[in-house]
Amino acid sequence: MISKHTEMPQSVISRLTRYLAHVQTLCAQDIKWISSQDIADNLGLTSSTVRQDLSYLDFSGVSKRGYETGGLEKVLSAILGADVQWKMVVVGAGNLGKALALHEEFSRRGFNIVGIFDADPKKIGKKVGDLAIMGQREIPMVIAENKVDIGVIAVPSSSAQSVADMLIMSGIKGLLNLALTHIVAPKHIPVVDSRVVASLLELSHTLKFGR
Amino acid sequence: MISKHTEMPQSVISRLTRYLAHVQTLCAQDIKWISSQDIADNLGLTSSTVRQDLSYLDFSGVSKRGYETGGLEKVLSAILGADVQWKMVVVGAGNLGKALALHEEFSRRGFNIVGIFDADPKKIGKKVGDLAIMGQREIPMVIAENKVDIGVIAVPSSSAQSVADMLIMSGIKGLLNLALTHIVAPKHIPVVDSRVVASLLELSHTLKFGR
DNA sequence: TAGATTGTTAATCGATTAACAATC
DNA sequence: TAGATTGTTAATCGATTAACAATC
Repeated sequence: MISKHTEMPQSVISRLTRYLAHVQTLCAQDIKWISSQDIADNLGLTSSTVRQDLSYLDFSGVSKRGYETGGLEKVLSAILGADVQWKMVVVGAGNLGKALALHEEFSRRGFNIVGIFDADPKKIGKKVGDLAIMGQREIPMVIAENKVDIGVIAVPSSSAQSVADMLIMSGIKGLLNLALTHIVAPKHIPVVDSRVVASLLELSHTLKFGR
Repeated sequence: MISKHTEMPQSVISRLTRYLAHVQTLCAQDIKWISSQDIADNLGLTSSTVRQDLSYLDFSGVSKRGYETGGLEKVLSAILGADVQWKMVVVGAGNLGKALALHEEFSRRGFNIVGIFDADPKKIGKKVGDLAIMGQREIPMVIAENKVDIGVIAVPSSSAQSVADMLIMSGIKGLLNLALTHIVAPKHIPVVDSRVVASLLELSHTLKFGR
């Protein structure tokens, strides 16, 4: 019961992010109660799955009424760490890296970018929003001084692993990999892959062969 | 045997995209043969899973040698539709939309952006690379005239569904959703979610509670 | 109260892994 | 040949779904 969180299957965690997005929409619309069936319908799941998932939370629904949206939002935020402010650096100041650094959504959700780096000397000193692009030499210093949590890898595949290694050696706690290549990291450093291109390939398969 | 493709579980399709990325790297390095064990080690899987997955393909390995990388690349590309040129439009010319339109990776992989749209009249006519930003009114015309396959939704959550509806009515075949909100579409229109923010939340959970 | 909805157990379903004969 | 690696079957494992008593 205490901290079942660690035992949650990845599939459940993944769905919790969707419940959070949905329940935040409901809260914004001043809808106070939601049933597992409503959530299921909205996200294309079964009510059974929703109830099973929500049973991992320290939060109970109410017979005949469902789940109170405000409370549900709070516990989902807590379990997903959405109530924490994280510090991120972005390595690679190409179009993708710059977009990320400028994308309001991240800081709005507590993912605060405190540095952006590029290997190209010509880019160093140029501004991306409020941040000046720094050389990759400075990565260890910036990470240590700011206690940065998350490193975002927005460099070409060919240098993704070496950038990851540098971030890991500098004491990063987790990585978001936007490159298409697989990154090897020690077990205690979680790596999540963005997989936009992979998603497009999955879409492409469906379009080509149907479903 | 003929077209087992349609029956592949989603989990298999998802891994095939990773095999493709890996085998392309190997081909670029002039490595001619790869065993299921090598692939498994590189991607953090078991050799059993890899062989099982590859058995869906019309392609055989060779005892004692493994899989020929060139041939494997070809069949993986074919099954993922990576050998097809697709036409895409991007709706939303914010930082994310612009980055996508400019990101070389997409066109290099056959996902060609033929139009970018925004609701803000002040942005209309401005250039993003070679493309001039168009008003959302023009979406149906551009999709019909260019036979556009894929629509990319890069607008705020609040307008994501209405943009999706417009794209669907205009005859789009599939959607890539970069907004965090769930999109409802008819069964024959596949929607894939990019889930970058969701990935960060999953990372955030792991950082907060460990694993 | 009657009816709706939860929480949870048990059953089902599907995906992963182990094992091993076939093969080069 | 001996040894390595595939392809495939069967066993295991885990996740989803169904069912239903408890409850408000």
